[in-house]
This record gives sequence, C-alpha cells and structure tokens, in this order.
Amino acid sequence: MSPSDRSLTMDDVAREAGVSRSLVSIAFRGVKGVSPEMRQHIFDVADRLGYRPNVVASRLASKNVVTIGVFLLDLYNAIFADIYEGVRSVLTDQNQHVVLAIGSAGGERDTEALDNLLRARANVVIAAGLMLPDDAIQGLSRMAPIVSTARAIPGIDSAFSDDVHGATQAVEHLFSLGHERVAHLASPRRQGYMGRRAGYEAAMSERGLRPLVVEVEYTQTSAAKEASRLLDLDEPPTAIFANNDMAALGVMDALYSRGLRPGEDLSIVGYDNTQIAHLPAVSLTSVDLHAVSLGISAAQLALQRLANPYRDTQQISSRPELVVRRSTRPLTS
Amino acid sequence: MSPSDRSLTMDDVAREAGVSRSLVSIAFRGVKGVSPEMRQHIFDVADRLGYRPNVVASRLASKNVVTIGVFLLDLYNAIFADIYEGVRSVLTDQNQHVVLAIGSAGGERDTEALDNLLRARANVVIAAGLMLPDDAIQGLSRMAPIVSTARAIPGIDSAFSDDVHGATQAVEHLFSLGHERVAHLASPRRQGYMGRRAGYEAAMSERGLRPLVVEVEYTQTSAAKEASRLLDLDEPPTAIFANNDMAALGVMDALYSRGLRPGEDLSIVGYDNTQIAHLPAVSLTSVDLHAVSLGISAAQLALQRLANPYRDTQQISSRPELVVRRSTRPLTS
DNA sequence: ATGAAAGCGCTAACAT
DNA sequence: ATGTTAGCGCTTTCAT
Repeated sequence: MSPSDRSLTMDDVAREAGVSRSLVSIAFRGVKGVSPEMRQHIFDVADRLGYRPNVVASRLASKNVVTIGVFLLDLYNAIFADIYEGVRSVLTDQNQHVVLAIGSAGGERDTEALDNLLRARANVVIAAGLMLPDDAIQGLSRMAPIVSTARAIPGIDSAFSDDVHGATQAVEHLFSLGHERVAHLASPRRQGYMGRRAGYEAAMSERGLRPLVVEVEYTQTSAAKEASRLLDLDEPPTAIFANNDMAALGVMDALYSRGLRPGEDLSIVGYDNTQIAHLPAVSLTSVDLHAVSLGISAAQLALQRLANPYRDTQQISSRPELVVRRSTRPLTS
Repeated sequence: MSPSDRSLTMDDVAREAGVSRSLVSIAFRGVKGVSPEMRQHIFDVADRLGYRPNVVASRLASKNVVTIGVFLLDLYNAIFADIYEGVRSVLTDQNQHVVLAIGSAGGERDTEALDNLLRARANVVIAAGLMLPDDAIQGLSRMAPIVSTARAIPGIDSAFSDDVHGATQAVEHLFSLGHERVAHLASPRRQGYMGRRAGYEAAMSERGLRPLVVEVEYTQTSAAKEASRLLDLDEPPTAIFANNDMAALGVMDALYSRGLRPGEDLSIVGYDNTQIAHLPAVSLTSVDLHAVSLGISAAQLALQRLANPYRDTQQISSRPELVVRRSTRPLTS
C-alpha cells in the first residue's frame, strides 16, 4: 500500500529492457524504427513494471501530439452530453489529447475555463455554448483557433443549428393549431443566442400578430414565474414558445401549481428536445437541434483547422426539426 | 487572423520586461522573491503580450503543482453533474490542476479513462461511479491514490451514501402505504452496487415477504420492458422500487403505454432524486443521496490524501433521504 | 531582489 | 535497428 514517491520513467523501462530510451520512445509512439521482437519485449517489460508514458512530458517535447480543448457550458444540460458524445466519437486518434473544461449555465466561468484550455496549450478549442460576446471569442481565437458549436460566430469556425428556422417551425406549428396569442419566453439578450427570438418575432409579424416576448433567466423557476405572470394577463396567451426545454418545464410547473394542464389549457413548445421532453409524463413538443451531429461536425472542423491553419473559416448550418407531442393541441374555444 | 506558429514563453516576457526568466516565474507563481513594482511590471508586460503560463511545462518541472484527476461515469446522468459541482467547489487553489475523464454508462470506458488520468500523472484520482470490480480499482490505486465517490471500496478512500439504508427507507415507505407485493428493478450485478438490492431484499424478508428482483440494464427502455413483464404477471406487484430514477421513468413509460397512471395504478420509487423527479408532471418519489455533498467529501478526502499519503484510508458514509412525491400512494383495493 | 544553470521526462534529429 | 544528444518551457537550488 505504500505509494512509490516517483512514478516510472522511460529510462526505467529502457534499463530493465536493456535498450536505450529512444528505442522505448519509438516503440511506444508506434512509429517505425524498432523490430517487432524488440517492440514486444519492450512492451512486456513495461507491462510488468506497470509503466505508463507521461503525456505531460511527451506533450512538452513533441510537436506531433495535438491537444484538443473541449469547453462545455454546463453539465446539467443534457445537450452538452450529446455534443460531447459527438465530439468524442470523432476524436479517437492516439496522438490526439483531449482536455475538458466545464463552465456554468450563466456563463460566469467562460473566461476561466477557456483560459485553462489555453494554459494547457490546446492547439484548437471546441467550444459548446459559450456565453461570451463575439468579439471576446474572436480575440481569444488569436491564441488558439476556436470552433464554436451550437452558436454561429462570424470569423470563427462554427457548427450550429438554424435557430431562426427552428423557431419559425415551432410558431407555425402553433398557428396551424389555431393559436394566435402566442408568447415567447426568451433567453437573456446575449450575442449568439438571439435566433430563436428573432424567428418567433418574424413569424408573428408576418402573420400580422403582435409578438409578446418575456426574458427569463436560465432557470426553471424564473420561467415558471414569468409564465405565471403571463397567465394572469387579461388576455393570456393560449400558447407559449419557450427558448429551451428547461424553460418549458418551468411553464408546466406554473400550470400545475394552478391546477391547469399542459396541452389542454395551454400549448407549450420547448427547444432542444432533451430526454425529458420524451417522457410520456411530460410529452413536450420541442425542436430538436441534433446535438450529437453538431458535436461531430465541430470535431471535424477542429481536425480540418489543425490540418490547415490558414484555410477560410467554415460555417456549418444544420436544420433543426420540430417534434410534436402532447403539450401542443388545437385551440378549442 | 494568421495564427502565430509558436506561443509565447516566459523568455519572451522576460526579454520584453528586461529581467531574467526566473523572476518572471517567481512573479507568476505568486511566491515571494520579487518586489511589488517589478511584479506589477512583469504582469503588465505579460498582459500586453497576451502571455499565459504553460501548465504543461510547469507541471513537468514542478513537484509543487498537484494534478487532481476526476473521473465521471456518464454525462447523461445529472448525478455526476452534482458530484462534479461538489468537487469543483472545494478545488479552487491556484496550484491545483484538475483534469477530467469521462466514461460511459455501462462502464465500458472505465479503464481507458483512468488510464488517461494516470498518463496525465494525476497525483490523486477522484472517481465517481466506477464500474470496475474492487480488485481492479485497488490495483490501480497503487499507481495513484484513488478516492471513490458514490461507491464504497475496501482499502480505498470512499465517500458514499448508505444504499442499504436508502433502499430500506424506500421499501418501508411502501409498506406504510399498505403495499406488500413490492418488486425491485435492480442494476446489473456488479461489485459496489449491490446495496440497494440488498436493502430491498432484507426489508422484504424481515416483513416475511418474498423478494421479487428483476435485473435491468442502465437504460430506460430496458426498465420499461421488464416493468411491462411484471405488470403481466398473474399477481402483478402493486409497487415497484427502481434502482435509480432512470429506471423508474422506464416504469412510468410502461404504465403510460398501457393507459395506466403512476401512483394511482402502481406506486413507484426511484433513486438519486435527480431533477427530473422534481418535475410536477413526473413527481417521482425518490431517494436523495445528496450528490453535491458526496463530491465535496470526495474532494476533501483527495486533499487529505495528498497531504498525507500514508494515513489510513477513510470511509465517509452519509445518510440518504427519502423524498415522497405523488408516484407513491396508499394501496386501495 | 535578481540571475545562472541544472533538470523534469519525454521527442527528434542525427549518428552509427 | 539502435544509441547519442540537444532541446521543449518551465521550476528551483544556488550564487550574487
């Protein structure tokens, strides 16, 4: 049980195997320059000793080991689990070292987390859900190229979903059910996250209806409070389009707490189509932005950027898809 | 837009500031040995240049920078977000470098993820939700001390919740509502995760009832399928205790798909008390294991282990708490 | 308070 | 195929 104060080095393996350190290095990197028998012998010795290469040292020494930083805004939102899953599925190469940094829902830790990735000398950073303004991100991208996911940033490689389109689909779905008094719970005004609101407003205006937008924080309770306020209006909305599923769940809370039922008494549309929306008990109509695919695209953009630092930045836009469930019903009045 | 091929080093800053590299190092590490004016000057120059210390190099060079590895089984389960949050809240020191590794729900990536942490030369590893057998973990702990969270492992620092107790509470709650035909959806037989099943079986036996255990995979659909099978029995259970919330949601799925209602037609208890359980639409009775606190305890254990590698391993057990909601009702028949 | 120099564990020419 | 040697960008004695 007594921990060894020093972990094994390549020299230990080399000595034990009766070869030079370089040969051990060659064997472990899997490059050519070592006979198959010797290679096996070195591995045997290393295994017996319990040696593991020190990536800290190898990253410092090598220009060939690339470090890919991944920023995820918030572990509580399953959308980032999806994005990570997509990213991971692409990044499987041996000499790709992935380092993670986690932020927090409000964006308070964006700078700190990105800073950690830069200090870890990430050669490229895949960022999902950054809250920082465009220019701050553009500035940071001079230190290391950044690939933005789930948000389009001018001049930065971006893999994103067309939020305007998604919002339009959501609102038009409500129109098709006969709803006209459709309110929107919007995210706080932040650069990069105005598409859903814009799509809503455009769709309403186009139909000659007056948009009713209420800003909510990134919490369920905030959404519940504002929804409650909307329900108290003289002419309350018959449908609410929420900027994400969490907010939509807040709306449901507000309904339940006054004995009303989602779908029946108020139609609700969410956004992100997280697992919760699927639950039969919840059955929330929601816009799916295919987060796993976004992660895949982002990882591919990152690899392309590494391969060619000077190519033009790419913007990959994908189409979100409305998934209709029981939280939206025809207007009956 | 043209990326600089080489990032700045301390030498660049030193040269620009007209001092030696050592002095810049002293300034950045915040140790004494530099005058306040010089310190400020160095920072000014570094800021102007956009220099960030290279943690890869500093970790290699220094014995004082400690690296703390954190393993999280699965980003889709919010319980690990809680644990991470707890860990993070404790680990705020400047010369603590946190590195993350993510596994996958079934445990398929445990070894790979731990290996990455060891290759990154973590001085201690905080592991949440490891699926590996005890002896494998004990073996790895010779490479770097491991702190286990949400699972007790003999001979390994562990911060865990008393699953037997939690399960007992859950089942006795059902008894108090009049239920006697109580079934259990158990996790796959795995060392370290038998407490909930054991608590259930003991509680049933003590009351003179025959335990009915069905093993399910870590997916909602698997739970739904097995629950469905239980409902088809000649004498179906009147209550189901699921080994976690996800499985409980699967049970709800099974009910909904045959037009039955949770609580009314079948009482359901989950485990973990994740956010989903709170939702009014779901309102799932569940056992809360206070995951944030577990994360905090684990981080503290890790720091203590670093401070004293030779002290006896600690086992910190905490009491889970049953949270009763509408998915459990008195038996009416 | 500041600088010079050795070394952390590896990689990558360059020799042999 | 294998060994020698000079770094990678820092930290850390030890001088001054």
